[in-house]
Formats: sequence, structure tokens, C-alpha cells
Amino acid sequence: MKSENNLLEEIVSLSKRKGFVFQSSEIYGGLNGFFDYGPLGVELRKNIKDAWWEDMVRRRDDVIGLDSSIIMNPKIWKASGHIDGFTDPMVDCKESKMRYRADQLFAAEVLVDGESLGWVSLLESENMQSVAQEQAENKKRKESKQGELQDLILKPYDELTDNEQLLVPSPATGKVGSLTPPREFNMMFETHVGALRDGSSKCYLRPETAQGIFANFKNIVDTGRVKVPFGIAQIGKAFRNEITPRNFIFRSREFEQMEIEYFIPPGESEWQRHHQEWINVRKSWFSSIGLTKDCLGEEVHPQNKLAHYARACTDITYKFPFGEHELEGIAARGNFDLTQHQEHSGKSLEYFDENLKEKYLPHVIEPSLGVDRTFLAVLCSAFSVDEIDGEKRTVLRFHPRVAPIKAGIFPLVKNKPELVEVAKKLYERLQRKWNVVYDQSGAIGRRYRRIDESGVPFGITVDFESLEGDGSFTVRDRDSTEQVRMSEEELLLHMDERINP
RNA sequence: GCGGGCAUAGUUUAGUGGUAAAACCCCAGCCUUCCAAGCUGGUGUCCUCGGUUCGAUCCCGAGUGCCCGCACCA
Repeated sequence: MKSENNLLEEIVSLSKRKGFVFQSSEIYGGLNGFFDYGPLGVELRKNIKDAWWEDMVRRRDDVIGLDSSIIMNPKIWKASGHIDGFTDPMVDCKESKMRYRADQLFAAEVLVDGESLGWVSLLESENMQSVAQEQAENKKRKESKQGELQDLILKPYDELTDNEQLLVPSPATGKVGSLTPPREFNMMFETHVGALRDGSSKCYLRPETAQGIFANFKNIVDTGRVKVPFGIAQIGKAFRNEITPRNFIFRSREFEQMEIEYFIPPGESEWQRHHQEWINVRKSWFSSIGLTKDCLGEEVHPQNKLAHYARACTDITYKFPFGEHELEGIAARGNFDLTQHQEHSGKSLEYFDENLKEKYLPHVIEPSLGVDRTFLAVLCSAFSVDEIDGEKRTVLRFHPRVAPIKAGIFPLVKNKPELVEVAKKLYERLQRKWNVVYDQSGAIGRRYRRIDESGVPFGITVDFESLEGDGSFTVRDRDSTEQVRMSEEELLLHMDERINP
């Protein structure tokens, strides 16, 4: 475990040293849960987003794009359930320092012949009714009461009155009076639109991009020449006031999502088929951009843990240095969202299906992932330390498609103007196609190591043979460190094949 | 939110109640014909604010951030 944490620390410090990720507002002492992406980070992010957009939108006939605003009419969040449901009332036990979600903590009053013996409390579970019954009987026995125990009515803690809450014992200690009242955490950031800061101007920073898609469903259907099944894709920032941001950029308060809402006809077999298809598509996409296959996994949400409207949800997970966690959630959401927006907006969102000759609210499969989590997984997969001739080498083995810098171009030595001139010319040509760097400082080996740490897949050196002979260059492979001679045309083809597979 | 630990150069880390060090990295120059060679020079609000003190990077308090554990993650 310790060495695994060190691995994350090494990645964090490399990220800073090479300009991938900085802590936000660092010169002011930082701000918990926010990050800035430096010169290399912004390129890597862009490449990840571009790869997703290319593969999920441009190369598919059934998915189109959208870019909706971050701040939207707050009624959207009422309809989606985020204003009411995106809160977790929490209860703390002051004595045991345990914390519970108020809606998962249940309590019931123990009544014997109408007389109250106090309350019992327990955490939500499948057999909580019988556990509570047992507790109540113990209580009755302890107080040696005769008479009939009345049926227990279990209620979640947040639905009790203030006075009732005071009587509930802590499930940890069994003592009354150590639980705090439920405290609300709404994870949505609030802001105000317009000059006046009264209630009517209150708006939210979106906690997910998905609702912007649902809100535009009618626009897309009316203008996009689409037929179910089809998807709407969006990449954009989202904001959640997380209680505890942790693990570097894995859980932050400002993050970027890549989401698709894939609309399908109603019907049990339809969603089952599409859900499985998307799981397969998404999982193979992750390995196509260079995530270590052995680190990828799936986690199927158990039926009793699903949101009430969801049919199924499968996470694609990644084994990070700090544990296996969700990269992407692929949810079958039924037609919950469109139903809600139709109801709250008063506008019909029904779709007329020409094949089935019927009107319906389409159901939806939602593959939703975080750019930043993918970024971190790409970084973790790429990071490695190996040894060359007894020397340690840190190398980021990015897939060429996502590598922030595609090639380094070097004159073998810098005090020979002929070499410098040819190298600069080649640099300018490659620059028009890709993000490449020119470097002439230090010995050639140092320059190779320098680009290894930035994850540059190709090192191209202009030497004397390039001037005199056939004009070929030395092309050095980052992973194997092997060198091959290539002409300029061969080089362009070689790079293009690997960068755009 | 709770408990514990930590905060010194870009990075990793020494160190001290009396003007702060090393290694590596980075930048410039010289040199260099293929995997971190060498030489010269350069780069510092000791996290912030307050207190104690003649004097605080060091001691004390508060804050902020990071790490670990618990809890949480519609």
C-alpha cells in the first residue's frame, strides 16, 4: 500500500515538474478540489477529448454533437431532481464520530400497550425489520415490561420530527442524545444571474452535462434529421461541491464530462441490447487510447442500489494506485429524464417513430465519463521507470494518439550550422501537422531522456548522414529506444500511421 | 466533517532562536558525431496571518493546502 501511494506521489510531482497539472491558485495557497492544467496537460486533455469526439461522434452515423450552456434555467434542476435529490442530509454521532446518511438511518418507537419504551435505530438493510424487532424485544425484556409489543414502524431519520430525532439512540453506541440533527449538503454550486441577488435570480452551475442534452432533445429532433436510435454527445465542465475531494484530480469540484445520451425505443430487450453494446464499445475505447488492459474492470451496480428510475448501471473501472474506481458509468435510465422535462416544461417531448408508427418518449442509455479521471488513468498507465545501461529512466509510454508532444527534432550537435538548419526546417514542416518540439541544448542522450519524461513517442535526429547521403534521419523509438533511419516521406507516413490508427 | 502526520529552490530532501544548504532539474555560454559526459555563470516571499522575543524559517495560536485512516461520493 505504501509503495502504491508513493507511486501516486511520484506521478503528482512529475505532473508538476513537466507541466501537466498544477494546483489551482497555488501562489495564494491553493484551493481544495481545483486544478489547473499546464502546457503538457492541456494537450493531453485535448487529445483525449478529440479522440472521444472522433470515435463517438464523427465516425458514427448515429451520434451528433451539442454544446449547451453551463448555467441554465434553474427549473431544469427541479425537473431533474437535483435540487431535491442532489443533497445528502448527513447525521453525525458526536460520541463515536460515525457519520450516517439520514435517509439510510432508520428508527422506530417501541410501544408496549401504548406506553413508549424509547426508540431503536439501525442502518438500512434487507432484513432491518426483523433486526429492529429483535432490538425492541430485548428492550422490552431489559425493562421487564409485560404486555404486547406493538408493530414497529421504521422511518428514515430525516422524516422524523425534531423532537423524535432527539430520542433516537446512536446505532454505534446505543446512547440517546449523541446524534446531530441532519445537515444538508447540496452539491450544486449556486450563483446569481442579473443585478439583484434575490431568490428569483438564483441559478446553479451544472453538476452534469446530461441535462443540457435532455433540455435540447426537441431542438435536435426538430433540426438534426435524426431517427431513433440516435445519440447526442457533449463535452463540458461540470461542478460539484464535493465534501471531500481526494486522490489528486480523481475527485475534484470542477471537472469535465464526456457524455452521450443514446435514445432508443422502449422495451425490455431494446435497452438490454444497447446497454451491453455500449459497455463493449466504451471498454474497448479505453484500451485503444492506451489504458492498461489488466487495470480495466467492470462493476455492475446491484439492483437495490440503483437510483429509483434506473434499470441498470455498469461502471467501467480502473485500478488506480489508490484503488479500483469508476472511470465511466453506463446507465440505462428508462425515459425518466424526458418524462420529467415534459412534465415540468409543459412541452411535448414525444417522438414519432415511423417504423413502429407510434409516438413515445424514447428511453435512454447514458455512457458518461470524466475527462480528468481518464486523464489520470492515461497518466498512470503510461508512467514507468526502467533501466538503460544501468541508468534509471522515467518514461511516459503514452499512446501516440494522446501523447501531448508527438516528436522531438534535434540536430545531433548545435555548433554545426548545417545540422541546425536542416533540423529547423524539418521542425517547421512537422509543426504544421502536429505538436512537436525542437531542442538543441545538451548532449543528444540528455535530449532523448528529456522527451521520455514528457512521453514524446518519436525522437528525430538530424546527423551528418542526413546532409551528405540520402537525406535520411535517425528516428528513435521512445519505448524500445531503437533507432531506424528514414527519409522525410517515410517518417511522415510512419508517424501518421501510429498517431491516427 | 472527525482523528493523526506534514509544509524549506522547479523536484527530492538536510538544517538552525542570530541574514539558509545539498543533489538533481532548468536557463545562458564553451565543448560534444547517437542515450542524463565535462567546465563557467544564473535562478530562493523557509505556506499565510497573528503572538512570544532585542531578534522567529525554527517556539506558541489561528488559517490554508497536502498525505493517511474513518465517514461520504444523487
